[in-house]
Amino acid sequence: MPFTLATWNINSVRLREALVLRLLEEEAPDILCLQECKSPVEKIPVEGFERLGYRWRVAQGQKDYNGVAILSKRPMEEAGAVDHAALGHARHVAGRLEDGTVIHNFYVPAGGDVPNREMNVKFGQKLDYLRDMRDAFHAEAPARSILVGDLNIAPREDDVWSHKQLLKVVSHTPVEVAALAETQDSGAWVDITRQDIPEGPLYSWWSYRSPDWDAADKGRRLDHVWATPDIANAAHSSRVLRHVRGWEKPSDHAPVLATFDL
DNA sequence: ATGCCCTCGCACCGAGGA
Repeated sequence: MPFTLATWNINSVRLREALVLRLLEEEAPDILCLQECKSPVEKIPVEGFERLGYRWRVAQGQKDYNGVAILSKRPMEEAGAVDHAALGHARHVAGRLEDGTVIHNFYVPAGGDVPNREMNVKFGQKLDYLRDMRDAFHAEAPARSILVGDLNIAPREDDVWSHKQLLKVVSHTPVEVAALAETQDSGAWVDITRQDIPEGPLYSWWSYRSPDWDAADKGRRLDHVWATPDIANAAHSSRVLRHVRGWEKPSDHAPVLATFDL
């Protein structure tokens, strides 16, 4: 049975519960992966989600930062949660559907301001996190798997508003792009969004600091949908819901969707 | 770095986001 999956960095699931409900009502994805829930698991407001049919849920959380959750209309069991780079952060959770499809939901560290690990501990943590992701997929090749989330890297030149101006800006530096490529290669992950939308600028995040984000359009594609080669050809209809960035009191990220005929 | 916003908590600033 085909299913549609969405990934969205929500920037506080408690503050934006109403926006999550609106997305679930308007788009009705079968599965919604959230990042930056900024909530302990027990404080995630789940009643409304369950009322809309999202009866299954896996999540990892902590008090103030990070936090990831997967809401599903289909039966789903937890398939692990790893703390890459031993940061003690809730940045990953995985779920398994009844047909065996595994869904990884990741929130990769942002990496701070200075793209140099000698000068900026957070940048080193970001690279270490990607290294551990790479090693995990190298140790056990993923199959029938989907990986989504806020990977905090815009890899392609047309994934940012200005390649030249962002070369030294964390999220688009060559060292990060290379690290992400190694992680992607280690699992033979296919970039589903770019498989479906191969040409042209495509962004999923616009800074809160830009007064007119829509007109300025200084965005970056930080949010990704990947799949293993055995199911990549089942994916289609990828979309970035740019208009959601314009909702009242929005997240700074837009949802990214894909449909899988599995 | 284009501009200076948004969220959280032992809160009314500081840290983290990207």
